[in-house]
Amino acid sequence: MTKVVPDPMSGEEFEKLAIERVSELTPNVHAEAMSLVYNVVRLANRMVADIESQVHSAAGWSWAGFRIMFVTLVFGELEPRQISILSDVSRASVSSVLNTLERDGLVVRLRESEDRRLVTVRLTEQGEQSVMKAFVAHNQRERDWTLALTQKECTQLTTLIRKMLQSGPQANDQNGQ
Amino acid sequence: MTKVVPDPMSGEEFEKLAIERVSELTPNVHAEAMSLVYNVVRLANRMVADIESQVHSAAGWSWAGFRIMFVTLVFGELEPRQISILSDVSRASVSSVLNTLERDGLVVRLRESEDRRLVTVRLTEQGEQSVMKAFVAHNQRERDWTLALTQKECTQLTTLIRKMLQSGPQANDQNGQ
DNA sequence: AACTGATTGTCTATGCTCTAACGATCTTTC
DNA sequence: GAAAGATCGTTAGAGCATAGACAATCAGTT
Repeated sequence: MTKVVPDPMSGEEFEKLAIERVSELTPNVHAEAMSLVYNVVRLANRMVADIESQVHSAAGWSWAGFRIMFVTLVFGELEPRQISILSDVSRASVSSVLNTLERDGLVVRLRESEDRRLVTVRLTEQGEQSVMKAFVAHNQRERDWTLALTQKECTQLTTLIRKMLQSGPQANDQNGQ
Repeated sequence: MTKVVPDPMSGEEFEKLAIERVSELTPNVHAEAMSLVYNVVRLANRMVADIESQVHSAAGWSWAGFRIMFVTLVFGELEPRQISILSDVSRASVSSVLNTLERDGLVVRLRESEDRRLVTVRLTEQGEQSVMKAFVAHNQRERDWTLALTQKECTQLTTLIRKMLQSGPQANDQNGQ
């Protein structure tokens, strides 16, 4: 009665079935586009989940926390709005994550700029030590992921993804890329 | 005093700066791995945010809601645990999203299986109409994204990503892929 | 100086995500 | 049969994400 899902169903099997089924319901399905987006999102989710569980949550923080700590490490110190732009996240989210990081003593918020609206985010001593240590493990895990590919494939993949990022969605684009 | 971020700083500029800076602090940085993971995650975030804002939130729901509706459309009806496996999300998250979808009259939860632990999720009439309509717009937007690439590049990219998904992280892998 | 408009960081409300724990139910073992 | 173990869906609690509204501040015009 109930259609049973083959127990270990791979992503590719699901893709195939989905394209088949959807093609019955609606014409002109862009199968290649569907596969591409599906796989990009799936890979990103897997990578984030993997690195978060293997590296960051073990160290007591999150992917989001690390991302903010990392850009702050790179630039020395930053204002929240810059963090927001650099890590592609809303100002509200930055504010929220900073609450956690500040509570845990990893960053401090200062009001020392001429422009009194601005907040300066700076790593504490502990924060700097932690993020440097975490980066090593993080980067090691990133490398583990790339071992699936040859050096050449790795470069190719990065190049293609950069190309998509630069162009964005190409048609009917009403709010810029 | 404060290091100022060049206002429209591209992802690539940030990558370059980050690699430079991090290489001063720690040896043996895997720059290619860093770039790859960074760009994959960035692209996925952009795609999800774009499609969510252009298609799904306009229709009154979320990416997560659509994903569940879609797999249910493909299979006719499903149990939450199968949805969980197919969409790579925890059972708890599925349960949470189903609450929203059920509240909005898009799906129903039934207890009609022999195994009385199981719940059967089925689309309502309205749900089926909605998800089919949303799929067309969703898939159109997916195609807009692929226009940045040639047909050949698109296939290449999908193939490389599938390869990474199948292999997973290759070393020090303690909990399976 | 006063008005207008834009920007910054934060707060609220809502939703998705996870882990960990729970009762209910099935399965296996004794 | 009864006890032990596994599985299913849900809940609780925490964190991150968004949009939208807000006070404070700055910049420009008049």
